[in-house]
Amino acid sequence: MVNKEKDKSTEEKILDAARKVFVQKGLDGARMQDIADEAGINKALLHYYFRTKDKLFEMIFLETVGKIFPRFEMILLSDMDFFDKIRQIVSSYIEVIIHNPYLPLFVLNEMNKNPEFGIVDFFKVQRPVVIHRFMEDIEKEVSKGTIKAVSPAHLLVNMMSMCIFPFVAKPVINIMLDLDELQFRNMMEQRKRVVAEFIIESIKN
Amino acid sequence: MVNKEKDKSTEEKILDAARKVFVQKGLDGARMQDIADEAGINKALLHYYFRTKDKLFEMIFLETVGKIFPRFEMILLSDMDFFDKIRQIVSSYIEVIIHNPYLPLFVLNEMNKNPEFGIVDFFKVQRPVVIHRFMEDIEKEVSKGTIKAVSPAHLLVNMMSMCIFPFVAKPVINIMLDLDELQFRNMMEQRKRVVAEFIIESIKN
DNA sequence: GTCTATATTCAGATAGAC
DNA sequence: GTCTATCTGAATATAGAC
Repeated sequence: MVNKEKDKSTEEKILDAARKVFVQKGLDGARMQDIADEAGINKALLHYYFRTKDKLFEMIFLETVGKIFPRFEMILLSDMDFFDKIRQIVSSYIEVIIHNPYLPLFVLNEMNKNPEFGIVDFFKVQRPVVIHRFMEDIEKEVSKGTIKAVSPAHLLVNMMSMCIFPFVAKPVINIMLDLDELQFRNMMEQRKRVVAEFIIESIKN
Repeated sequence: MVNKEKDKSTEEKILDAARKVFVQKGLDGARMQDIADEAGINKALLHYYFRTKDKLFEMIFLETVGKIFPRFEMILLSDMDFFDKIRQIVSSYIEVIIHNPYLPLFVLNEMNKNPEFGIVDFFKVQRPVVIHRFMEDIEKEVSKGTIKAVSPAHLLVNMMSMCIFPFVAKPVINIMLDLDELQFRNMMEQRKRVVAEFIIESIKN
């Protein structure tokens, strides 16, 4: 019906606004008024659609976490050549974050400060599959002699670190290296290649 | 005089408490009441010593930033063998963070959310010296043929990423790899060696 | 310098008209 | 469903006694 579409439209406006504000300011920093302004409505309507601030936040938070990780896992689970897999995952992961630069800090922050928001469950479902597959890959390559006997856990952490951290530390990096916005962006584009080759150089036999 | 020491004692109690609370909860999340409780005094006294919450926060924040970076720079500026320098800096940097695990997220957070708090000036003084020296080192090694022609900027970012990020992402890592507190701690101890060798393997000729 | 009590401000949440 | 107006609670900040 007509009402249905209007409903969805308003709800969507709220979700869009909440996403933007929460991701920038976090749970504590965000104001319901900010979200209402951003959505072009008033506070009362926010509470009409989502009873409390926490409820609204949890919706955005889970959606956000769900957006980041599946792509990571999809590539890890594919069956392409191991080095290409590394190139793919690094490149596409950095690409995602380039277009959502505030997401990582947002997720890390809220996972540290609000461990209760049910993310734990979210991870525990898919985790074992991915990690297991990644370890299998590495063992296969080791026995083929294409790579050294590296620790899968450390390799995974190194990869994640080099992809994600620069965005989290953007202000520090820009000051230390004296970069402006465009130069930072260019550096991140370079990293799609640089990081992958850095890893491959380190582990290849 | 006796008064002087009493003053200093109370002020120090406040600073200790503020450090603890701010580092755990950030500027927004921290409550003056929390700090007062932690210090064993009442709110009014906080405002007597430091007029506002922001003033108190800025004090802690600058102190914190100042605590993290000098060690980084001291080693970079020393004149030991390049590979040993990498081993030293990785190891001692991870060591610092092991004993102050909340500092990185705190600093990164507040630099992203409150760029005004005068850190910019803090960095701009020392930055050029360190970066310049680090680039010199790399060029020297490249011309000696001991390492490949790598980008100093990317190398520096990679090093920082692999040292710092795991602590920021601790909840994620613990879930993904199914670690408990002790296992995480052990993994970080391992990383003092692992990360340095990972880097050296990648860049050595 | 340190406290208790209070003022002020602000954000989340609700009531009720339309 | 959407708005205006209002309540309630919490947190920063101040006044004033000791």
